[in-house]
Amino acid sequence: MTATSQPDAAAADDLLALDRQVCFALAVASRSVIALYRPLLEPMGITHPQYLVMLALWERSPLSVKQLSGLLQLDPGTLSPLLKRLEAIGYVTRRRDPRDERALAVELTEEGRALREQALLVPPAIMTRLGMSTEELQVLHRSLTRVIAAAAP
Amino acid sequence: MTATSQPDAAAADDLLALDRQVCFALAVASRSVIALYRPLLEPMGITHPQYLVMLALWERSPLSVKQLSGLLQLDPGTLSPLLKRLEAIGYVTRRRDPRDERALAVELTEEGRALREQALLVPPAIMTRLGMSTEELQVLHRSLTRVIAAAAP
DNA sequence: TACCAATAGTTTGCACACAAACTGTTAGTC
DNA sequence: GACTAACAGTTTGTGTGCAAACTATTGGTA
Repeated sequence: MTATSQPDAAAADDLLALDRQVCFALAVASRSVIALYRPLLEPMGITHPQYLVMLALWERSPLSVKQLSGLLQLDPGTLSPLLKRLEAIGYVTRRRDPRDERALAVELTEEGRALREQALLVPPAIMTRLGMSTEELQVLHRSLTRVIAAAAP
Repeated sequence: MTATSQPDAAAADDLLALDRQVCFALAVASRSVIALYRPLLEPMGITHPQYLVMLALWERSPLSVKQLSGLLQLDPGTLSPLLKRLEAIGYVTRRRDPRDERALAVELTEEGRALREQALLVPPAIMTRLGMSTEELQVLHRSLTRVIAAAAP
């Protein structure tokens, strides 16, 4: 019964503890930061995932559900009702693409476009609230990018 | 109209783009890594948040909902039904604390305790799957810890 | 002792997140 | 041109995640 084939009790504890620290920290950090956005997005009437969709559309509109799904790494089944809510609020329109009736063209409305002005205030507010340097955030971003790449199917 | 009081259009684009990168990367990384756990936890019949509860209980049992809520940074409203599911599966028991009938004593069952053996295989499997060095993960963990502290109320 | 604010969990309502089944639409292929 | 596999979205069911309202218990305090 060697150490490699059968770790002792202390090593096993470490294993489960470290595991909990890394993946757990990822989950907590994600929820914590999203929580910071909540009060800032609430006056705009949108949630964080909806905000991400708007960010994508502010860069390019229209986009199909498939394109959004790829950009945001979100399931079409998640996006479908989310986009209907954005449509109900009046920030986007949902129309079938005339050239391919399977595809949906999600497009900004005038109000959706105008919302960008308010959204510009969000990132600085988050930065201030976090009080972290750009360097620190870049280190974090690089680590996250590696994890995302490593976890990719 | 100075650069500090009114950023130009290009700077505004950068702002929304960088913002998307950091918080967005956090959300994607979290979901991606949790997705890696899914096939490993599925044979055990539990989800990732349930796995986190079990990790906490393997370290100490019994725990109250309030203690679990503090340890895992999860809302009692989230934990309540989650714990009922763990009880339904047979991994924990839920009893009122005789010394304080408000508190709930969540305790491992024999099966819950036994499950730890299977769980020991999970962290190495995740490490292998990610293929990242311990050093890289420690860098990430330090960044995440800082973010969590910075985002704390 | 009777009252009352604080505390611990639960419940409800809404919004993701994801898997699996389903509905149309398109593009090959014969 | 009819058939079929691939594709794009939608729907359904389960499980978080969180805010707000609710229930039960406890511990002061008048």
